[in-house]
Amino acid sequence: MRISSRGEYGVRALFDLAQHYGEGPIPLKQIAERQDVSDHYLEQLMGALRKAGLVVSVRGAQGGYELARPPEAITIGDVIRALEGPVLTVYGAQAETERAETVDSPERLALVETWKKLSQRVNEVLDSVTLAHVCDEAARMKARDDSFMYHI
Amino acid sequence: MRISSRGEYGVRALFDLAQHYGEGPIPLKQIAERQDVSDHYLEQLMGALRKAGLVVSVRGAQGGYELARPPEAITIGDVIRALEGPVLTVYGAQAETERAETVDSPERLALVETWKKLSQRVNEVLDSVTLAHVCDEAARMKARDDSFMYHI
DNA sequence: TCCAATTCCGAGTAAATCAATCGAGATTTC
DNA sequence: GAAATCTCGATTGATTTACTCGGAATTGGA
Repeated sequence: MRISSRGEYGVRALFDLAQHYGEGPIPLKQIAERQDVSDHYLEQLMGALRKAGLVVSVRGAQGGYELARPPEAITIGDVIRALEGPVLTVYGAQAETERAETVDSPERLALVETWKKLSQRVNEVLDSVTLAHVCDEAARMKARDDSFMYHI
Repeated sequence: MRISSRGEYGVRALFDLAQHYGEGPIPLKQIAERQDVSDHYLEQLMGALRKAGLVVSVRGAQGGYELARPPEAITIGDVIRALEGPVLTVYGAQAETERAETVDSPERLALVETWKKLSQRVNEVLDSVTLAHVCDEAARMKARDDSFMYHI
């Protein structure tokens, strides 16, 4: 149950794009540098994010990436699901749904229902935070820093 | 963000023990058979669950495992954390907290805060379901089955 | 007292996944 | 046309996962 580097770097990258939303396409190299991620690796991730419809890309010189939707409309859950697959799937899940015979006893059904419910609620949690929220938080942090500076 | 076999099998095993709570120690072999898990593998998991204080074991003949607390007092989160480590840790988390220099910019702080908050809320979700709840669900499923049988 | 039923423990292993890296190509602006 | 970009697929080393195996220690009962 951990967030892998794909998820973490992806969120960092989209947060970066959120902070530059409206400024036109941002080249990947800039993002990679600011967020301290290998640009070759980030390339892979951006490919997945593009296919998931979270970013749009502009090729060629002066090209780059930008958010496909405003930061208010992209959630952490969107990013995680795009990069790490469905959230809180259980080990045998797809195997079991294929051969429907195994899901029959009330005990198994109860477990399946439990995982389904938990998965839904975890998704709700991850979808309750948008990129815009993270930007707000960063602004708040920055304001705190500044006021601290002022009082010295 | 998936639940590995450790988590899934562990929940199955403890659910099994919950259904036999109060009947004295249940041998691992029975659990493994009922829950369709390799007994050697389950042994490993039970070791971890014992060290986490979720089950107690009785060695020797007529021995086995039982829940250390009533099913109402053990959550899915307890099981997952015992078997898969802390929930929703992010990739670089421990590395970053060690060298405190990296966590400094308002942007990084905002991300750290975001992950912390999300992690806390995911834990709350996982802790909102107890083994007793799963047993209740199973009972409900069983009742539905029975009433279906009756109406044929 | 011995035996059968158990838990306990550590080592080993094949497969999958992860985290990158690399290189060659396609596209666009200047 | 040259430089700046994105695009795509292959490769690789490290780590994790999901087991398996063998044997030691413990206990209840015949």
